[in-house]
Amino acid sequence: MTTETSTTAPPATSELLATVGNKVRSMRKDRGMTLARLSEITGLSQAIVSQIERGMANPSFTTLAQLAHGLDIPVGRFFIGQDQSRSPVVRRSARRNLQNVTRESVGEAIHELLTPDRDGTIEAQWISTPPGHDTSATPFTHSGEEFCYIISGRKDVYLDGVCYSLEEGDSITYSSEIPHWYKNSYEEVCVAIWVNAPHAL
Amino acid sequence: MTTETSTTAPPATSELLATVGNKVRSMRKDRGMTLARLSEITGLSQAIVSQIERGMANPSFTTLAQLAHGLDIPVGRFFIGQDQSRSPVVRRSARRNLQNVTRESVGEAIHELLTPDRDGTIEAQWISTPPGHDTSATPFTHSGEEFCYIISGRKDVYLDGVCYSLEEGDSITYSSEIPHWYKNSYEEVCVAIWVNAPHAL
DNA sequence: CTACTCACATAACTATAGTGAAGATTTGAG
DNA sequence: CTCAAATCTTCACTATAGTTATGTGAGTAG
Repeated sequence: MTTETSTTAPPATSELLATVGNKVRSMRKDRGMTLARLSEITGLSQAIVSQIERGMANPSFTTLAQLAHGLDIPVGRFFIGQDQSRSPVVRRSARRNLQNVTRESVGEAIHELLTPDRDGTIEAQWISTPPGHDTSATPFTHSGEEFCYIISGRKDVYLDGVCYSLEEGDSITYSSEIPHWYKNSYEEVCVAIWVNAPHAL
Repeated sequence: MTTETSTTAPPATSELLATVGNKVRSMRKDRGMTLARLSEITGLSQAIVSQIERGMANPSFTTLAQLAHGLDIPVGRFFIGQDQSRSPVVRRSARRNLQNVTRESVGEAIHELLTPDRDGTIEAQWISTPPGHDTSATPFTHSGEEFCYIISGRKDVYLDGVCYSLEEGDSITYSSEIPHWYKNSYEEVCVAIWVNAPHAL
């Protein structure tokens, strides 16, 4: 086989269409609207609304936006409860680069997200730090708990000013509320895994 | 004019398409993917992905689902930041009925949502309570702060067992953490506005 | 029972989303 | 600079989303 396979099976589209349709219909009924009324305020035809509600049409982006508008809900509401099936794995080839997200002081370091892009849950990064790299100018302080494991190279992690020199295979765990920064004061690139668990709501 | 107007202007679809396209492209780039790779794992053609990214096509529901799958994000991610423009008003004719959401002890009472269907923010309900209606069997206790205003009729609100008899025009405010219930021990239907402000995250 | 209304479904048509292949652009090595 | 490989866009076609108009079936009045 020549093609690399996808991370998981593709979504079963027909079922998705049915569930979205059911949502539209129940929301419309909740609001005491008829097909005619909803089509009037959305600018869509009764026919297509009826078909969508019964899972017999595949609404376009703009149609979804118009329906959401008519029902006064965020468009994303149509999609809740159907992404739990998303893969827990992030392939190396599909890691998200966080370069633009992180602070400028991070400089040449490469940050890649290791956790699926969910909101509010645990988050892991793959971090490659070049020799001399130093984040002491902008110590991090936020909520949650952190863990770091060194894959290769060495790195000095500072918690509240106290230095912990880590080598390959070492790890460190601490509260994110402690001001923390790190520095690669060695000759080789340091590659580490960094995990942050934000506190639950 | 014969038709009742919509609550707000319909969304400007062309702009939405552009913003969604930009999101797809930046997410793909973040992951270091080419059009060919994304089309491969989504099962879509390069052509349509290119067109969508440039805002020149109106992707269908299933196409959006496939793209989200390929990027390993929830589909709703495509829509964040574009629903702030939603109307703050909920027309009487478009109120959402919460009947099925509330507890069975609520019985014949009618609950209708008065706030736009956002998550996690303040929420208001219109509540119609028939004579004799009583929720004391299942007192409510949750987080946040509550406020209730009586539009017509009378109602007895109990906070931690203490009775407050409210009449038309009266209002009451309390912490939702206090176990609370209410009873319409009068002859007429009571109509009230109830507001709950969940504590911010 | 018949005529009328309201809510929804179906049918025939047309506009466009999506495909596959070929063309244009960019990138990088020598 | 030139050539080649990789990446992206354009083109001609087909499958289908969405429209207008008509049909069905349940209720209600006369």
